[in-house]
Amino acid sequence: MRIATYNVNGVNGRLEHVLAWLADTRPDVACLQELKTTDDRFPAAAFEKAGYGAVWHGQKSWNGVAILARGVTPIETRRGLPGDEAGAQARYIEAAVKGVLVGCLYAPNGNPVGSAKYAAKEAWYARFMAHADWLLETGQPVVLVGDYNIMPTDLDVYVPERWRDDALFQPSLKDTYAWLRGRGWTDALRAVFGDEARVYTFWKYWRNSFQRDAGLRIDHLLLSPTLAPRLEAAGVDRHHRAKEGSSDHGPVWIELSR
DNA sequence: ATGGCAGCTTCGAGCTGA
Repeated sequence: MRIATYNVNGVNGRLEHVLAWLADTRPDVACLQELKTTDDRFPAAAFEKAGYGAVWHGQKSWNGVAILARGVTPIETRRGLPGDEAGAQARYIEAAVKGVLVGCLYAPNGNPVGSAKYAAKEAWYARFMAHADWLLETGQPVVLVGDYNIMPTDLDVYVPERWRDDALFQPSLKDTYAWLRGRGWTDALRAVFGDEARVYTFWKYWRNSFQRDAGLRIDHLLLSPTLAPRLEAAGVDRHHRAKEGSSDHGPVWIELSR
């Protein structure tokens, strides 16, 4: 069973890219972020035609998250995090799919550090941590998948020194990520690739970042203790990031037994 | 320190992203 995450940077603007990726890699579950569309403009019919049912949580202009499932429609269990204010940005959707509870997230960027946006990012993560803990208590097999907007360690940044002041690389956020791991969540890519390999999921559009492999690892898949033993493989679909006109993120995937 | 690129938006310069 393959579960993938892909920050598409505009689901309508890049629909052909997303459909080509689905046809090429055939994930059982695909979590999408940065839809940049309202609910009524989400291309559900195109995904249906490609063999995927979907649940989605859109928003005008920015943000937006969706969960696709091959051959079935995910059973939505929640949209938004507990404690979100009314009218909050569309950054979380959760659904039961093929025996796994899938949380699809798009964490706030938070730049610049010290701004109201940064405070909102930390507040969002406080709600996310509480919900992640609640999910662990249920004992269900859960995967929390998406664009965390955190580089967890220096290994996850091509030149760490240049990112010290960035909102994606603040000690408190790295602590948050480490805290999640300490609570029992497994970082799937690190579990597969080890603690020395450089694995990136995002490359800026400019300065030939992708060609130089000047990347960041900010898209993550965290597995609950009940799910982690099923982890068999993981990877990044770099050949789709390499395509002309692609998102600045690459699709990231894991393979689970059964 | 800055800028580089790209998508979105009551059509076009400004916001946001990372």
